[in-house]
Amino acid sequence: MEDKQLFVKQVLEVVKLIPPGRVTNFGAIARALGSAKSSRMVGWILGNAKGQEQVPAHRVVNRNGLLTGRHHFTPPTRMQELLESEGVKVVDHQVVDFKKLFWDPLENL
DNA sequence: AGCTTGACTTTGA
DNA sequence: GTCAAAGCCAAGC
Repeated sequence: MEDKQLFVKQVLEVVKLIPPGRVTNFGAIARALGSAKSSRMVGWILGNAKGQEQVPAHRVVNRNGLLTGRHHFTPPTRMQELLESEGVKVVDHQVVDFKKLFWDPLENL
């Protein structure tokens, strides 16, 4: 129970640490926390924490660089707008040069 | 209490 | 290169 909360807190912390104009994927965050298997949880956490604090969830995409969580935004196009606003080019709900813009949490650690 | 769904990843064919 | 299946944890019904 407490561990779960801690995991959530760590995820949020990492997400907040993502520099502007950069993006990351769920697996990297989960792996950075030591739980690569909980990649799905990261998504759940964001949805759970979105209403709690300001978390740049738009900087978190799936491993394919696809804005899978766009539908969870309001409106769904908000995610792409935010990314483009930060200088991240998004085409067809997919981050351009995702490999370059990819930010690894482990780097910050 | 059990089954289904979900902002995913990885491995195998 | 793509497609299919397994693994993983939690929430919703």
